[in-house]
Amino acid sequence: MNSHFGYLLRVLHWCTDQAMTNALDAMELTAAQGHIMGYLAHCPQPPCPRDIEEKFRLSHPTVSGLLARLEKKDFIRLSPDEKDRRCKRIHILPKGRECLDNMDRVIRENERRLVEGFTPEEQEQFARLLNRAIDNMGAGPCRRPAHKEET
Amino acid sequence: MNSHFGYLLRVLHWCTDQAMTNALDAMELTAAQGHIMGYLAHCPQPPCPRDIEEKFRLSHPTVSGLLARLEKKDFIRLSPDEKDRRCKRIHILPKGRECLDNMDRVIRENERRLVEGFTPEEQEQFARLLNRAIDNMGAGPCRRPAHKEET
DNA sequence: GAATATTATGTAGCTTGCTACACTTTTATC
DNA sequence: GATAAAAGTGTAGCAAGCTACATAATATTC
Repeated sequence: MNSHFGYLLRVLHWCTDQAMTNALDAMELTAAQGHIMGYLAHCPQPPCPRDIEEKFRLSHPTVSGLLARLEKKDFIRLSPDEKDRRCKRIHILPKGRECLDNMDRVIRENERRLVEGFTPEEQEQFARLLNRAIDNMGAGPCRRPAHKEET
Repeated sequence: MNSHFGYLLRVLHWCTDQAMTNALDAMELTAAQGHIMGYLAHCPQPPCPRDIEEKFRLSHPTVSGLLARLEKKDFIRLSPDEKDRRCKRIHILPKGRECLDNMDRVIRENERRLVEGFTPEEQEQFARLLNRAIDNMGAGPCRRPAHKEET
């Protein structure tokens, strides 16, 4: 019995996503939007869309769409960077800031529930195995080829 | 460090999906379509869409869409069941059958790669932890409340 | 057997993911 | 300084996931 990890991951990812969706429903956020808000909350400086792409390994059109919907709902505001007018800075608006504590609570609660009944050692082992599996499967859409030539 | 399993799962699921997408590209299949073809191959009888919903915990409109695209590409054919005309039976067409060996190979290769470097014990542990996490998070869209009353 | 409930599927409309292509602004090169 | 390359976004169009509502066929109940 060793050939169904893809299946288990599919199902588990789906479960966690659903749980987040349900928990965030009350504050008009989807799971994906919630994860982004959580990330924004912990950024010292207003990041730009490119940072989100890297953090979550999403393509830039995906990030565009998510941010556009968050902006439309007044959770954030995008404004061009002064120094580099290619970049946009993502600012949290009051409505966004209001929900952050709640967000964090929801995320923590879901993390707790996921590994409920796991010993601390099992939790560490789980994280280790997940990280090794991620390394095995290699990177993502992550462009950023910027390796100079290596003949 | 114990609060990022949702994130790890998101990324890992994404990685496995990408790997499948790339590997299946040559045979005009997406990852989701490939998983369905793999399932069909191992069904003793032609299943109906409902069975796919349960197996992969997908909603029925999602399955509808997947099957419609597979049918349009002549991998499968849907025909109404004789006995119960609500149900449709999913038959594999020659074009679909051709790619099955290849499909299985691709899926096995990806499973192998995912747990590359894992000892057999680690593989078992990984599967056990994933299953426990799934149990913790509870079921899916899975309707099927059809438990009679249990007062 | 007629009325009702259940089951399997279809359709509309949304979010989230992708690739491919285009545009603008910097940066690097000559 | 002009030209070319690189970087950050935008847009179009598709796949795949969802919910909510509708429809057709079967099962149940009276």
